Amino acid sequence: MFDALERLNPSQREAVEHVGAPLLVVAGAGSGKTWTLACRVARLVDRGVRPERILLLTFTRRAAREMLSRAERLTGERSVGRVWGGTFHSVGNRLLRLHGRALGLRPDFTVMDRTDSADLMDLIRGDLGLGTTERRFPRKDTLADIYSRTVNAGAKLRDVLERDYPWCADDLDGIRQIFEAYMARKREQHCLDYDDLLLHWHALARAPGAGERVSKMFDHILVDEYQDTNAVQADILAATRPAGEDLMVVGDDAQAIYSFRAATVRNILEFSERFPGTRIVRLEQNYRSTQPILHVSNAVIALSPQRHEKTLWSERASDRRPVLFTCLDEADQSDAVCRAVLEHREQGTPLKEQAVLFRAAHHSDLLEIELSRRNIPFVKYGGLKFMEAAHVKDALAVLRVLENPGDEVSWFRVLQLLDGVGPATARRLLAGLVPTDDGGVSPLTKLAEVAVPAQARRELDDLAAVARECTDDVAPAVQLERVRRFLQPVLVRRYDHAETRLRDLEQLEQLASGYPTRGRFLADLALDPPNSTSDLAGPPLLDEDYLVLSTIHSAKGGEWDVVHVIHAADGMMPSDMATGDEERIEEERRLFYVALTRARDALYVYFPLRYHRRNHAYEDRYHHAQLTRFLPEEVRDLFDGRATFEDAEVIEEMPVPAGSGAVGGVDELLRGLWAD
DNA sequence: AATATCCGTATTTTT
DNA sequence: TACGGATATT
Repeated sequence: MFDALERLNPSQREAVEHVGAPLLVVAGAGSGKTWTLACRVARLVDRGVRPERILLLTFTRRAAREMLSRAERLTGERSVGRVWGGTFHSVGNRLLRLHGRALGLRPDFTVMDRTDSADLMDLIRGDLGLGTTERRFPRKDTLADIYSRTVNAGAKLRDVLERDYPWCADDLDGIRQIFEAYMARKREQHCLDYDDLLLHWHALARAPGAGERVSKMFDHILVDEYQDTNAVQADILAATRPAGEDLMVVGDDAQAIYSFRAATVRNILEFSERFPGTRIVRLEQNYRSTQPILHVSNAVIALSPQRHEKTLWSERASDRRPVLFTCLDEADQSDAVCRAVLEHREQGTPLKEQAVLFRAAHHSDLLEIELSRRNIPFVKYGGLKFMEAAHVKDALAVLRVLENPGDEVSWFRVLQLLDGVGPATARRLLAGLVPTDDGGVSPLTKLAEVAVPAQARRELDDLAAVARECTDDVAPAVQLERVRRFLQPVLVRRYDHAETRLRDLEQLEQLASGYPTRGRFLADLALDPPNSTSDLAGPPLLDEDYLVLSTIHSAKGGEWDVVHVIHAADGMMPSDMATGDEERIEEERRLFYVALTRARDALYVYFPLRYHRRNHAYEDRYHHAQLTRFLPEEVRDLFDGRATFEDAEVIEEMPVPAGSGAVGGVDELLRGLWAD
């Protein structure tokens, strides 16, 4: 512990030792923020603060685990594991199960994920008869987006529609109706969506009596990645610690990349106004990257019109400049990445210490094929569609109906698994099954009497058997195994690749085997879904060396010796979904900045000159790409330029600039020969 | 009237 | 590839 404190720089030490007044730590990328937080937790425990009275709010559960295990190593105390650590959502979940009764919540409420919310809205839209006419009405995903944004920003629906969804503004009344019904149904069915976890936590914190009890549970509150919190999250903190005493937040406005989730950088900018007497500490020394990498990163963020008054510096000199790699096309880019990765491995950097980063999950598709072809193992973070897959949702829907028979969305899904039952029949059955209050007979026992098309009878009886066998005392993994047997014929009938899908369900059983109860398993799965291919693969893979592939969003907080940023082309980075709006472009710029600052020793940025158009498969059409606008000439000069091809090839491939008869500068060359 | 099936299209980022 | 919309089939 002493050693660790000695090694901190003065600002870090201040952040670790400070107690009392609210503390805002503005921590640049790579400035030892995670380490500082871990030291602070360790120091608090060292001083005699009981671990279970420390609340550590992080952006992912992984981040919390990481910090706590570091703190544990510092103090040598296993008790550090008792710290309340996790995301706002997971902590909200735990607190509400303990104290939610004060708000009229049952402790066994169901947590709905994003798609569940959208599905419930869709169900309601059908019931209300909205969107059935020719007039187009926002789709379920749009409805869920609008709802979430409105709630998280604490804004008026009318304003949100006008500003962010102008094409839906005409449907204000219908949307309002759906939202009203959505709230009521969730309440009846004991379901909470992601936003509810925050809203109810906020309500709990403000409730007379219960609010004080919750507030008194914690002596110290530490919040990481504060730039990516939203208005409700800031309100929760303010309600729990009105004067901000022993409240510490850490963040970096230059790394704010979650405004699409209604996060607002105002939280960090206005922290000291909200909590008078705030002590501000800045961490600007970067311990991660070499100076040439920082030159590039600083230059990129300096072009932002918003002021990020911070310049990172490092003592790590190096003569290895970042490399800007120009490639012919995507295939060429994949090839270049593979070669660079293997080259670094030859020189002693294991695959695990290298990462490939990209804007959108599918940007790595081609590379993944190439990596498999060359037998280079990799793990991909972000964009995992496992929970989205129809068969996984089917299996979970069955479990959820067992857990909470009032769960309408899950019933709707389960009933449609039966042969000959579509949306209409399912809707009709729903009316008879779902209890409006807790008075009646459990719908599970009614299953046997329900009238269904003849061909559905067998499967329905089997479902009733599942319900009888999967009592609460049966382990979740065993229940899942029973559900898989029920689903087997269903999957074969309904989907292609039933084999693969059934194997996915076996993976799900693996996941479930770590949980004591079905409820815990389901809530955890909704709050902390498997995020990488390694979360699903068994332990053997973890021993091996593997390359890391990650979306930039999922790479937040990570660092690697060698970082490869691919698709540095306009349209990919910034995404063309984000162009047109200044604010969103700036967020893309910060995203690019986050990617660059992940690198310790070597940084490669790849730019394919042209992209093949996938839509027209009949023709080998391609279009020429532009280098990302975030690398104008003055920034490019800080890179070493490299290309995967000889100049002559490019001259052949490149289109002749419009209006110019000269080719490849030959005229200039010749003229130079006979000019004096 | 309800379900099955086909076709076209659009596909960011995540608690 | 998965979803939504429209048409075909039971």
